[in-house]
Amino acid sequence: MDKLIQWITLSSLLNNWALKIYHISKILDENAKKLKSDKIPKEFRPRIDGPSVGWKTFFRQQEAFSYARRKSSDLHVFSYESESLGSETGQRMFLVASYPVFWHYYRQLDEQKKTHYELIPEGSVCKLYFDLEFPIENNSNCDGRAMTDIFTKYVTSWMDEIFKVKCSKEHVLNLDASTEKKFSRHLIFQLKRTAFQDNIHAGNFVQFILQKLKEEINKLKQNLSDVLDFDEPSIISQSDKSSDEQTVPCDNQLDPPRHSQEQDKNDDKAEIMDGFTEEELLSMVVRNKHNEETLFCDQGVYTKNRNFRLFQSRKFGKNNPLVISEDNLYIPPKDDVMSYEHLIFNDSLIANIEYSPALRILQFDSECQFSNKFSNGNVRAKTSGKAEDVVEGFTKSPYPEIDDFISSTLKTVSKAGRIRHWTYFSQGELIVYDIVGYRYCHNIEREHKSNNIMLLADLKRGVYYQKCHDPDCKSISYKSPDKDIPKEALPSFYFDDSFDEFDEGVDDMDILNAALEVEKTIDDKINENKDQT
DNA sequence: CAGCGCTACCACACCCC
DNA sequence: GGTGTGGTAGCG
Repeated sequence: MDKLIQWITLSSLLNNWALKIYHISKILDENAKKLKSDKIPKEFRPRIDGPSVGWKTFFRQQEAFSYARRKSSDLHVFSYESESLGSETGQRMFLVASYPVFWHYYRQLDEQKKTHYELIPEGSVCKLYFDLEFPIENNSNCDGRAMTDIFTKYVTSWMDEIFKVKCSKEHVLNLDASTEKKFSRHLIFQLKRTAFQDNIHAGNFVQFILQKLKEEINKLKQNLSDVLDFDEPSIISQSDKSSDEQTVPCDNQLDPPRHSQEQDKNDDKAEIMDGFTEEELLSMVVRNKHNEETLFCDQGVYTKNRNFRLFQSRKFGKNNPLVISEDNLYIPPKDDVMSYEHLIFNDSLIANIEYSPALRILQFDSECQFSNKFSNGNVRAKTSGKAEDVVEGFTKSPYPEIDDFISSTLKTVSKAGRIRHWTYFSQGELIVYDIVGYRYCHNIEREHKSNNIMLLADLKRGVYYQKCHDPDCKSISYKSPDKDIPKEALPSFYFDDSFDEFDEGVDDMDILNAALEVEKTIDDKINENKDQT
């Protein structure tokens, strides 16, 4: 028996091998065509247990993602700016490859051709990262390097405070893309077995700690001198309007009303701020290119599917490649096969998280209408783990046939939606699908403009129906009429039916409550994005 | 044939004083 | 003038 298994394994490996050889010759052909007279890149030598060798380009991001999803889980989407005839700016293209294959070809490109970006996928776990920048012209007295150190210390203080994650400058890969005109750095935190749930959560954390910093700085400025012009727009001013009742009001001249929770938070803040001198805190304020005061940490890099420039890449037509900063202290663990540059490249990838059963997933929900349900105001620091009978994920659910059927209902002539996330309640045999790219709502009989819909598959009754995240539909708990799920997609089609009676005792309210819980969770996520408006 | 996901800003409608 | 909405230029 063992031998048989060995034989099967071996023969499938050989099959794989043959396929890969075929792919390589195709890739070489394509590359030869593409490069014309240019040098032919060295081929990527696959190993039997090696990564996917594919390398495929697309005009559209969605096509790249669906190719990557379809083919293999070790494929990732990158983007780059390629020269296009008579255009100042490069044509944006998307490219799918595994990390090793990407690096193998990327490293061989001419310096000027490295204009590549990592796509930080929506919903994927990721590292904590920062984009720090200011125009030198308007900030001649600023010492960017010292500011970066202070900022790093500020972030690590909050990481300890909120998540009890201890880290320091030695854990931060520090990349530099500065020019004479502009100070520009990327910080990428290298935390062992720790990642943020996705870059939206990371962004919420950043938004929170920067808000605290702005409040402190505004307070300092007032104490320092009331002589300074009051008309100066306060750097606090961009806080969101939707959470006025929850957060400190924008008006920094008034003490906010304090509940006990708020008091706690302010105490946390005080302890953190005590670790810094006034000069240090104020040093993180710069003037932007319009000469307005702002923090030197860019808050705009935490959006869905964000493009983040790669190690050694430059902006199209510019001469500012991202290199290791002179004062970087992060050293990757030694490796016998990979070069130092390869190790840095791997560590510089925001979404390159090594999977581990002990991976700690950090979450930070933005302040919104549901913030009260968290014990510590809005802060939730927890490790992954859900109730036993709830399973969720981003790729295939335990019922791929249902997934496929649901997906098939999301197509119109002009567009095709997809499942972004599913949550399965084993007890209720209910799957909640979170849909993107298709927003048709039965209640209003057209698509919603900005709110996504969800589809719920009730496996016990063999039907599915639609609900949505729109506040109006939600307020009436709108639920579309049931529609049948085809028998061949249902699990009972594969097993013997007639064990339905078993679960007769399950309370429908439980299922309903569970589903509502999921809707809430999803809404939190949606509100995180909305709140920033 | 060919980027994406925002936000700040504007114009406009409607309402209320 | 205050407030909500819908469209869009332009930024990262």
